Amino acid sequence: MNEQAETTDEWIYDQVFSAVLEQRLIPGAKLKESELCEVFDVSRTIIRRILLRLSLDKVVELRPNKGAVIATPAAEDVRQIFAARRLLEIGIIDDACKFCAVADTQALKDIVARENTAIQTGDRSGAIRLAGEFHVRLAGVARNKPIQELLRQLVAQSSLALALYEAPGHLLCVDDDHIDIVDAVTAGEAVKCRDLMTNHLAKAEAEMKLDAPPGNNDLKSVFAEVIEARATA
Amino acid sequence: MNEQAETTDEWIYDQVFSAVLEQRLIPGAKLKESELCEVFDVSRTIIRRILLRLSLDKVVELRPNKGAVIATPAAEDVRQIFAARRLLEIGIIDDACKFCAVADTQALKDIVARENTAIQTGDRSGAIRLAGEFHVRLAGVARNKPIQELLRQLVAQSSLALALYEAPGHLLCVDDDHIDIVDAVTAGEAVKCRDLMTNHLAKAEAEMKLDAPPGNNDLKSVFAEVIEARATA
DNA sequence: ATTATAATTATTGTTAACAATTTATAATAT
DNA sequence: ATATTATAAATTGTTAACAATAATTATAAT
Repeated sequence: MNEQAETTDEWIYDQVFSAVLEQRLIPGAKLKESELCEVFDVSRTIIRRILLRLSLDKVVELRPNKGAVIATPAAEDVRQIFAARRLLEIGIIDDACKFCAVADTQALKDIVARENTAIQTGDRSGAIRLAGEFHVRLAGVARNKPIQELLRQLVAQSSLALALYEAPGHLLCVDDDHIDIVDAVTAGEAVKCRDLMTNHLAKAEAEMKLDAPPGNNDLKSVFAEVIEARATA
Repeated sequence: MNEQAETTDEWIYDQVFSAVLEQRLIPGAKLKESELCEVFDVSRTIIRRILLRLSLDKVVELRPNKGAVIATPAAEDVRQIFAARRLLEIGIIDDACKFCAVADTQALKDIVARENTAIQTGDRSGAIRLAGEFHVRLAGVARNKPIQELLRQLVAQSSLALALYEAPGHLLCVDDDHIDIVDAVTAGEAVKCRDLMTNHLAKAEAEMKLDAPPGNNDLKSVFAEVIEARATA
């Protein structure tokens, strides 16, 4: 591929963005400017520029005078995120089937292969990131940059949503959804592919409980049950 | 409405963004930092932050060490912009019909009314801006922020596309497309509404000649025909 | 006269100091 | 002891000086 010399800005941005995708940075995590400066050995100007970009991606929240934190999407936000993903990811399938070249199929299969390796290795971070990468790369097959860019943001936001609302005790389970989708796209079977994607996204959203619980690392809600039990005893 | 005290940043951003929507700033226009500083009476930090935001909207191009200019979308970009708009604007219609409240209908009708006034007054800038506002506000009815935000960007980019590729001699013509769409959405007639929108967007894209001509304020292409005629004479 | 080169000016990019705000700590009073 | 206020430290926001790059003008050579 085009060994494009990445700028410092881009590299640092990618590092933080990847950390979000891999859930090494979870909602609510503080992003202190001075710390980021030390970690990446750059001035505050650079860091502030990157934090602004991440905030426009809705991956970081910029609280005036109070610093940046990893965003905590509300339940309603998550519903909209998934509704948007359905619209985009199902909507691009016709074009994806139309344009899918051998290089595309190869790239997608490579991602799925690495994803499965990660799952079998117990590399949760890698698995999450590669699953997201798959969806973004698939959108790339449809040759529409604005759509792909929005999906890139939505996938990152989905990682945050997962960290907040994923049903407890849910482990990484290998499934063939991604492989099946690659095959359908390669074969140009748009109808089948849309069905697969619809099911796949529904499954992902179903794994989350978007009802009452607002956050999970909030102490009040974490201990709410025990306190209540003790009070009524 | 919520008389939300707008920050300085937001205000300046809106001013530049509006100028693009109204084609008072056209593709290629230089945005010199020092000039913007004088105009808005703020420091360069503020201006640079706003230019970064506009560049992420793909409305401004940031050329390293060479300053910012209003973006010049290529023909292929414009195709993707319109493809994305079709996907989004048709895709949200079901939800728009589902959620459309009286306040929504009212807001939409108000925009259309002002748009027609602008057309009859010969206020081209206003007409273009309000047409765009209509599409963004309609997306708002579907209650999906990520989609609406992308559409906001795409509408601004469409203004640039129009400035570059609009068929010459094309004047503002009143048509009832927008009114019809409001009525269909209000009545909850999703199928009809999708047809109307499909036609409306097709019409808009058809008004542009996305073939050979790359730009229009490029001297070479401007004088290409006369030079050629003289050479063969 | 025209091109090439060098010096100058203007513009963008970065750094570091300063100001304003918030958070943490210490002192005081109830 | 607990709550409240005052003080100090830390953090964010802004400004202005400095450095690096690009554009312009002036000079010299063909």
